[in-house]
Amino acid sequence: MAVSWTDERIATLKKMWEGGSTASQIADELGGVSRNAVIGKAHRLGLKSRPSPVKANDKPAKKKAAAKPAAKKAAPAKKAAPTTKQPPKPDPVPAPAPVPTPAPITAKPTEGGQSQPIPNRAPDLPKIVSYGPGGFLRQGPGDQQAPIPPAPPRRRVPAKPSPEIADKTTLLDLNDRICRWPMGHPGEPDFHFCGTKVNPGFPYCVEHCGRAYQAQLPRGARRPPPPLPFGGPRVR
DNA sequence: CCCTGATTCGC
DNA sequence: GCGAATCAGG
Repeated sequence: MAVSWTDERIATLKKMWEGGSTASQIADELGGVSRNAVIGKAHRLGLKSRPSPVKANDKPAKKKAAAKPAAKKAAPAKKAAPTTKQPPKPDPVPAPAPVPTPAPITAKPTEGGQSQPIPNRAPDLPKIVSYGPGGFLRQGPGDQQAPIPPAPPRRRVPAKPSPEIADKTTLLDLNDRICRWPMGHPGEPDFHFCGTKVNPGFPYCVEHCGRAYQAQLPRGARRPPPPLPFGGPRVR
Protein backbone atom coordinates (compact mmCIF):
# COMPACT_ATOMS: atom_id res chain seq x y z
CA MET A 1 0.00 0.00 0.00
CA ALA A 2 1.60 3.20 -1.01
CA VAL A 3 -0.55 5.57 0.87
CA SER A 4 -2.88 4.48 3.53
CA TRP A 5 -6.16 6.06 4.22
CA THR A 6 -5.32 8.27 7.09
CA ASP A 7 -7.90 10.06 9.05
CA GLU A 8 -7.22 13.26 7.24
CA ARG A 9 -7.38 11.73 3.84
CA ILE A 10 -10.64 10.12 4.69
CA ALA A 11 -11.97 13.38 6.00
CA THR A 12 -10.95 15.12 2.82
CA LEU A 13 -12.48 12.41 0.77
CA LYS A 14 -15.73 12.78 2.60
CA LYS A 15 -15.80 16.51 2.38
CA MET A 16 -15.10 16.57 -1.29
CA TRP A 17 -17.41 13.72 -2.06
CA GLU A 18 -20.21 15.32 -0.18
CA GLY A 19 -19.27 18.64 -1.63
CA GLY A 20 -19.95 17.35 -5.06
CA SER A 21 -16.45 16.81 -6.35
CA THR A 22 -16.02 13.96 -8.72
CA ALA A 23 -14.03 10.93 -7.82
CA SER A 24 -11.37 11.92 -10.29
CA GLN A 25 -10.97 15.30 -8.76
CA ILE A 26 -10.77 13.86 -5.32
CA ALA A 27 -8.20 11.38 -6.47
CA ASP A 28 -6.18 14.14 -8.03
CA GLU A 29 -6.36 16.17 -4.92
CA LEU A 30 -5.37 13.39 -2.61
CA GLY A 31 -2.73 12.27 -4.98
CA GLY A 32 -1.28 8.84 -5.23
CA VAL A 33 -4.60 7.20 -5.55
CA SER A 34 -6.73 6.33 -8.48
CA ARG A 35 -10.23 7.39 -9.11
CA ASN A 36 -11.29 3.84 -8.47
CA ALA A 37 -9.59 3.82 -5.15
CA VAL A 38 -11.51 6.88 -4.17
CA ILE A 39 -14.79 5.44 -5.24
CA GLY A 40 -14.06 2.17 -3.59
CA LYS A 41 -13.15 3.88 -0.39
CA ALA A 42 -16.13 6.15 -0.54
CA HIS A 43 -18.39 3.18 -0.78
CA ARG A 44 -16.66 1.38 1.98
CA LEU A 45 -17.15 4.45 4.10
CA GLY A 46 -20.80 4.32 3.41
CA LEU A 47 -20.78 7.36 1.18
CA LYS A 48 -22.25 6.79 -2.16
CA SER A 49 -24.78 7.68 -4.61
CA ARG A 50 -25.02 11.22 -5.78
CA PRO A 51 -25.43 12.14 -9.34
CA SER A 52 -24.09 9.12 -11.03
CA PRO A 53 -24.71 8.61 -14.67
CA VAL A 54 -25.14 4.92 -14.31
CA LYS A 55 -27.47 4.66 -11.49
CA ALA A 56 -30.78 6.20 -12.17
CA ASN A 57 -32.39 3.14 -13.62
CA ASP A 58 -33.96 0.32 -11.73
CA LYS A 59 -33.63 -2.72 -13.86
CA PRO A 60 -30.85 -4.59 -12.21
CA ALA A 61 -31.81 -7.49 -14.34
CA LYS A 62 -29.58 -10.45 -13.86
CA LYS A 63 -27.50 -10.58 -16.95
CA LYS A 64 -24.44 -8.90 -15.59
CA ALA A 65 -24.12 -11.58 -13.02
CA ALA A 66 -22.59 -13.72 -15.67
CA ALA A 67 -21.01 -11.06 -17.72
CA LYS A 68 -17.74 -10.73 -15.95
CA PRO A 69 -16.32 -14.07 -14.99
CA ALA A 70 -13.93 -13.72 -17.84
CA ALA A 71 -11.17 -11.32 -18.51
CA LYS A 72 -9.43 -10.95 -15.25
CA LYS A 73 -5.99 -11.48 -13.92
CA ALA A 74 -6.40 -15.02 -12.80
CA ALA A 75 -8.92 -17.71 -13.11
CA PRO A 76 -12.20 -16.11 -12.50
CA ALA A 77 -13.26 -19.18 -10.71
CA LYS A 78 -16.71 -17.91 -10.26
CA LYS A 79 -18.75 -15.31 -8.59
CA ALA A 80 -19.74 -15.55 -5.06
CA ALA A 81 -22.72 -17.67 -4.61
CA PRO A 82 -25.67 -15.82 -5.93
CA THR A 83 -26.89 -15.26 -2.51
CA THR A 84 -30.32 -14.24 -3.27
CA LYS A 85 -31.24 -10.92 -1.88
CA GLN A 86 -32.88 -10.57 1.43
CA PRO A 87 -35.36 -13.35 1.74
CA PRO A 88 -37.52 -12.21 4.59
CA LYS A 89 -38.55 -8.79 5.51
CA PRO A 90 -40.62 -7.36 2.74
CA ASP A 91 -40.19 -4.04 4.36
CA PRO A 92 -43.10 -1.87 3.55
CA VAL A 93 -41.10 0.87 2.08
CA PRO A 94 -42.07 3.72 4.27
CA ALA A 95 -43.30 6.59 2.29
CA PRO A 96 -40.29 8.76 2.05
CA ALA A 97 -42.05 11.72 1.56
CA PRO A 98 -40.33 14.29 2.27
CA VAL A 99 -40.09 16.70 -0.31
CA PRO A 100 -40.07 19.50 2.10
CA THR A 101 -42.32 21.71 0.19
CA PRO A 102 -40.44 24.90 0.39
CA ALA A 103 -42.69 27.68 1.28
CA PRO A 104 -43.05 29.99 -1.65
CA ILE A 105 -41.21 32.63 0.07
CA THR A 106 -40.10 35.52 -1.95
CA ALA A 107 -36.66 35.98 -0.72
CA LYS A 108 -35.59 37.86 2.28
CA PRO A 109 -36.44 41.47 1.82
CA THR A 110 -33.33 42.42 3.61
CA GLU A 111 -32.83 45.28 1.30
CA GLY A 112 -35.91 45.13 -0.74
CA GLY A 113 -34.71 42.89 -3.49
CA GLN A 114 -37.29 42.15 -6.10
CA SER A 115 -38.09 38.55 -6.54
CA GLN A 116 -37.97 36.83 -9.83
CA PRO A 117 -38.27 33.18 -10.68
CA ILE A 118 -34.93 32.02 -11.86
CA PRO A 119 -33.86 28.56 -12.84
CA ASN A 120 -32.05 27.11 -9.96
CA ARG A 121 -30.88 23.63 -9.14
CA ALA A 122 -33.63 21.50 -7.71
CA PRO A 123 -35.59 19.51 -10.21
CA ASP A 124 -38.68 19.11 -8.17
CA LEU A 125 -38.86 22.06 -5.94
CA PRO A 126 -40.18 25.29 -7.17
CA LYS A 127 -37.34 27.53 -7.90
CA ILE A 128 -37.46 30.32 -5.49
CA VAL A 129 -34.88 32.81 -6.33
CA SER A 130 -34.43 36.45 -6.54
CA TYR A 131 -31.84 39.03 -7.20
CA GLY A 132 -29.92 40.29 -4.25
CA PRO A 133 -28.93 43.84 -3.75
CA GLY A 134 -25.57 43.25 -5.30
CA GLY A 135 -27.18 41.90 -8.39
CA PHE A 136 -26.41 38.29 -7.62
CA LEU A 137 -28.97 35.58 -7.67
CA ARG A 138 -30.55 34.91 -4.44
CA GLN A 139 -31.95 31.60 -3.44
CA GLY A 140 -34.89 30.97 -1.25
CA PRO A 141 -33.69 30.36 2.25
CA GLY A 142 -35.29 26.99 2.22
CA ASP A 143 -33.68 25.44 -0.77
CA GLN A 144 -30.10 26.32 -0.55
CA GLN A 145 -27.76 23.43 -0.38
CA ALA A 146 -25.18 21.60 -2.36
CA PRO A 147 -22.35 24.02 -2.32
CA ILE A 148 -21.02 22.64 -5.51
CA PRO A 149 -17.66 24.08 -4.93
CA PRO A 150 -15.87 25.14 -8.03
CA ALA A 151 -13.99 22.26 -9.47
CA PRO A 152 -10.30 22.04 -8.90
CA PRO A 153 -7.95 21.59 -11.82
CA ARG A 154 -7.00 18.17 -12.95
CA ARG A 155 -3.80 16.79 -11.73
CA ARG A 156 -2.33 13.34 -11.74
CA VAL A 157 0.15 11.79 -9.41
CA PRO A 158 1.17 14.72 -7.29
CA ALA A 159 0.55 13.66 -3.81
CA LYS A 160 -0.17 16.26 -1.30
CA PRO A 161 2.87 16.14 0.92
CA SER A 162 1.04 17.01 4.04
CA PRO A 163 -1.72 19.33 4.97
CA GLU A 164 0.23 21.87 6.92
CA ILE A 165 -2.21 24.58 6.39
CA ALA A 166 -1.63 26.52 9.51
CA ASP A 167 -4.66 28.39 10.72
CA LYS A 168 -6.17 28.92 7.35
CA THR A 169 -9.58 27.63 6.63
CA THR A 170 -9.05 24.20 5.24
CA LEU A 171 -11.38 21.83 3.60
CA LEU A 172 -11.94 20.22 6.92
CA ASP A 173 -12.87 23.45 8.54
CA LEU A 174 -15.73 24.10 6.25
CA ASN A 175 -19.13 24.22 7.81
CA ASP A 176 -22.45 25.71 7.05
CA ARG A 177 -21.65 29.07 8.38
CA ILE A 178 -18.42 30.02 6.79
CA CYS A 179 -17.68 31.14 3.29
CA ARG A 180 -16.50 28.30 1.12
CA TRP A 181 -14.93 30.45 -1.50
CA PRO A 182 -11.63 28.85 -2.40
CA MET A 183 -8.49 30.86 -2.09
CA GLY A 184 -5.61 29.70 -4.15
CA HIS A 185 -5.37 26.31 -5.73
CA PRO A 186 -5.90 22.89 -4.26
CA GLY A 187 -2.67 21.14 -3.64
CA GLU A 188 -0.81 24.27 -2.83
CA PRO A 189 0.39 24.46 0.72
CA ASP A 190 -1.53 27.61 1.33
CA PHE A 191 -4.74 26.57 -0.29
CA HIS A 192 -7.62 27.50 1.90
CA PHE A 193 -11.09 28.91 1.90
CA CYS A 194 -12.40 32.36 2.56
CA GLY A 195 -13.69 31.34 5.93
CA THR A 196 -15.58 34.44 6.85
CA LYS A 197 -19.15 34.43 7.99
CA VAL A 198 -21.50 33.62 5.17
CA ASN A 199 -24.23 35.78 3.91
CA PRO A 200 -27.08 34.13 5.81
CA GLY A 201 -28.68 31.60 3.60
CA PHE A 202 -25.76 31.28 1.23
CA PRO A 203 -22.68 29.19 1.02
CA TYR A 204 -20.51 32.23 0.57
CA CYS A 205 -19.94 35.48 2.31
CA VAL A 206 -21.60 38.58 0.98
CA GLU A 207 -18.64 39.56 -1.08
CA HIS A 208 -18.28 36.20 -2.72
CA CYS A 209 -21.98 35.84 -3.24
CA GLY A 210 -21.61 38.67 -5.65
CA ARG A 211 -18.97 36.68 -7.45
CA ALA A 212 -20.78 33.43 -7.35
CA TYR A 213 -24.20 34.56 -8.30
CA GLN A 214 -23.91 36.91 -11.15
CA ALA A 215 -26.93 38.55 -12.53
CA GLN A 216 -27.62 38.09 -16.18
CA LEU A 217 -27.16 41.30 -18.01
CA PRO A 218 -29.29 42.14 -20.99
CA ARG A 219 -28.07 40.92 -24.32
CA GLY A 220 -25.56 43.30 -25.62
CA ALA A 221 -24.70 44.66 -22.26
CA ARG A 222 -22.71 41.61 -21.32
CA ARG A 223 -19.37 42.20 -19.80
CA PRO A 224 -16.38 39.99 -20.27
CA PRO A 225 -16.59 36.90 -18.12
CA PRO A 226 -15.07 37.62 -14.77
CA PRO A 227 -12.68 35.04 -13.47
CA LEU A 228 -14.04 32.35 -11.30
CA PRO A 229 -12.19 30.26 -8.80
CA PHE A 230 -10.53 27.23 -10.21
CA GLY A 231 -11.54 27.50 -13.72
CA GLY A 232 -9.42 30.23 -14.91
CA PRO A 233 -6.54 32.39 -13.96
CA ARG A 234 -5.62 32.85 -10.41
CA VAL A 235 -8.05 34.69 -8.33
CA ARG A 236 -6.87 36.05 -5.16
C1' DC B 1 -14.29 8.75 -27.58
C1' DC B 2 -14.64 11.23 -23.35
C1' DC B 3 -16.55 11.41 -18.90
C1' DT B 4 -19.06 9.61 -14.76
C1' DG B 5 -19.99 6.33 -10.65
C1' DA B 6 -21.01 1.16 -9.45
C1' DT B 7 -19.51 -3.29 -8.84
C1' DT B 8 -16.90 -7.30 -8.67
C1' DC B 9 -13.33 -9.89 -6.84
C1' DG B 10 -8.24 -11.14 -6.37
C1' DC B 11 -5.13 -9.63 -3.30
C1' DG C 1 -9.68 -3.24 3.63
C1' DC C 2 -7.85 -2.03 -0.77
C1' DG C 3 -8.18 -0.95 -5.63
C1' DA C 4 -7.64 -2.63 -10.71
C1' DA C 5 -10.59 -4.31 -13.89
C1' DT C 6 -14.77 -4.13 -15.53
C1' DC C 7 -19.36 -2.62 -16.40
C1' DA C 8 -22.70 0.70 -17.78
C1' DG C 9 -25.07 5.26 -18.58
C1' DG C 10 -24.44 10.13 -20.42
